[in-house]
Amino acid sequence: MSHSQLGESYALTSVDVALPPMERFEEYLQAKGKRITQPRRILVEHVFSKHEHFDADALIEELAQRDAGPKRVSRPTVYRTLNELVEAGLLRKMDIGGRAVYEHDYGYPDHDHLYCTQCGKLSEFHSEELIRLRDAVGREQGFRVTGHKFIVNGTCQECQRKTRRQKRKVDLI
Amino acid sequence: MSHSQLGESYALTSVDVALPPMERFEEYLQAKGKRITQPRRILVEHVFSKHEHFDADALIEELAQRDAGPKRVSRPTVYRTLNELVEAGLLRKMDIGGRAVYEHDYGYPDHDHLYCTQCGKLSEFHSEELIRLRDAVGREQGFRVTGHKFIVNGTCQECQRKTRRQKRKVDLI
DNA sequence: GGCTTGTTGAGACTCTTTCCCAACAAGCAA
DNA sequence: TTGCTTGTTGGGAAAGAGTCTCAACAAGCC
Ligand SMILES: [Zn+2]
Ligand SMILES: [Zn+2]
Ligand SMILES: [Zn+2]
Ligand SMILES: [Zn+2]
Repeated sequence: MSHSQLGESYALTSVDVALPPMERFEEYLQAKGKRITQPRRILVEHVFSKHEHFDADALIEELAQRDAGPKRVSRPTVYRTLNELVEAGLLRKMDIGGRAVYEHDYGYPDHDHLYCTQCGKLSEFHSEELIRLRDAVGREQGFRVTGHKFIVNGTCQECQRKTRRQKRKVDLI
Repeated sequence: MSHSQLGESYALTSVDVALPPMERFEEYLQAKGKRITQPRRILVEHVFSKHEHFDADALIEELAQRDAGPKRVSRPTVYRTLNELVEAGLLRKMDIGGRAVYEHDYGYPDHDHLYCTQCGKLSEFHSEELIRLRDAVGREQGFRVTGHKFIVNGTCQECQRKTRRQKRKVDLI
């Protein structure tokens, strides 16, 4: 009997981690012979101050507003550090409509996304059944699975309401 | 009892279509008040002459080699026509590593992909179970599902062999 | 404090895709 | 067929995302 038959829950369950993100990153930097610099600290603190999906541009923008002066982090450094954070396993990177979007990986539960094509909102869910299915396909094809990207496209509840309202208005005319 | 429990087959089953791709495209063009032009014909014939995953650049290259002279199709026209073919439902577009990849949609069975991160090869599979799962998640979250993108990352059989061979060599040293 | 070496920021550059526009050619009607 | 109207094409410029170059800078270490 599969989990989904029983009504698998798609809610996310939180994950406990031992170290704060910056300390975890410092471990990674040390292991790689890299340095713990001011820009890297600023960026990590900012990124992990809230759970969100964001892109490089938004981050550059936010950091610019936060510290306009000499403490600002440059565009190349933002891109470089984002890559390092992905490499270090602190961030997860995904492509949505040809644009790179990042989110927490370290300390945040595994999940996939529902993408509203009307408003661009991303919502999350987790499914063990999906993992099982993925691994079964890999096994059958002799493919060694290391991960996946799964994005469900459609219309979120809010946008559905909006659309219905629109439609009602039109019907009245 | 779920399909996957019984050992769902992930093979693709072919699809019969009434019209050749170009005629199907002509219907679309007509419906949109667009014209059936030489470049559009050349491009569609070429694209549907073989089943393959391809990107805009490869297509531009191939078309350039095929007709070097005045019959060549320009870069903007390739991009424009690819968009029209997606719009018309003849091609499907996906993003892999931040780059747009196209493949047949019209007359080709629905499927998802295994992506080998070593060699870049794409292999295909189909799973009804995945569709059911996707729709179940949507239902639970009040999300109207219109489609999805599912890419399984990993290492293909061939690259696994190569890696093992490498490893053996190293072990001998 | 001084030295070594990784890092940063400014700006140039790459790559993919789109835009602009004058020349061109489908489609249609005479 | 010819001529007209209007959508289409191709060259080149431009936009958007991300990377590279390199001189000035600052961690880390003595
Ligand atoms: Zn929405
Ligand atoms: Zn997420
Ligand atoms: Zn491979
Ligand atoms: Zn495919």
